[in-house]
Amino acid sequence: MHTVDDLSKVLKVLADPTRLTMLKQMQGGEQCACSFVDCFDISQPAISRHLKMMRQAGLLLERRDKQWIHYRLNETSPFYTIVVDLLDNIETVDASCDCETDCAI
Amino acid sequence: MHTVDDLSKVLKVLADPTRLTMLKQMQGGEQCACSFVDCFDISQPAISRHLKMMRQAGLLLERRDKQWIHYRLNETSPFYTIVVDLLDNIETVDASCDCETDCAI
DNA sequence: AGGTTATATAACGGATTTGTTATACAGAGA
DNA sequence: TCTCTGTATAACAAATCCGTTATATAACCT
Repeated sequence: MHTVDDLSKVLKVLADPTRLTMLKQMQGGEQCACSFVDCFDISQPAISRHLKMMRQAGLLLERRDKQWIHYRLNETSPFYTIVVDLLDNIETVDASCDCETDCAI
Repeated sequence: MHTVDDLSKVLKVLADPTRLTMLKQMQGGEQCACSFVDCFDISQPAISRHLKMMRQAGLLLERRDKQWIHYRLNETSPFYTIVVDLLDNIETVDASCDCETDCAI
């Protein structure tokens, strides 16, 4: 159970098509930051800031491997089930964004 | 099933503490606009615009009775279940906002 | 008709969002 | 060490959000 303020803050983070798409992709498993950069038509700093926002909201966990950083859904977030339930309402995202680096994903 | 764009637009409407609280109150039944005016510490025009935003998103239906307008959740909205599921995650809102008019609610 | 009440709209201001470009930092490898 | 790649931060601009006050509209009631 959450407060109105807490929930609205999380919803603000979720209320963006780029971030929703990122989350949907992470629902399919860990994603390298570089794959988002390849996937979306926005700059790398913009991607980085979207990720930071979701991380700060506690929705993501990161794992560094060499120079690559892999992000995944934080299953221990108090909002995890809410996020997943929302993502389940989204039609499958076109995953035509193959990462072009050696990030091992 | 929804598109990322459609869902993010609705989430943007939901991602506000005032609107979330209004929706939570409407979950308990139809609410007169005047009760929101009495309940929140913001101006009547601000209330009116919050209601318009939710109406335009298809989340609300209205019923006019004399000079009062009563709002309720639109159960036929494609996002109705999503909204209700989210509201169910909110701790009960303090309903200390009795309407001081004769709006018959 | 004229006044009162409930609601909506218009115009504006400050804060926030979301993108950009430029730059800094971190790790890998010759 | 120098360079390259991946990621983060800083500074800025355009757009949007959310409040305000002033005003318009709609319905009710003498």
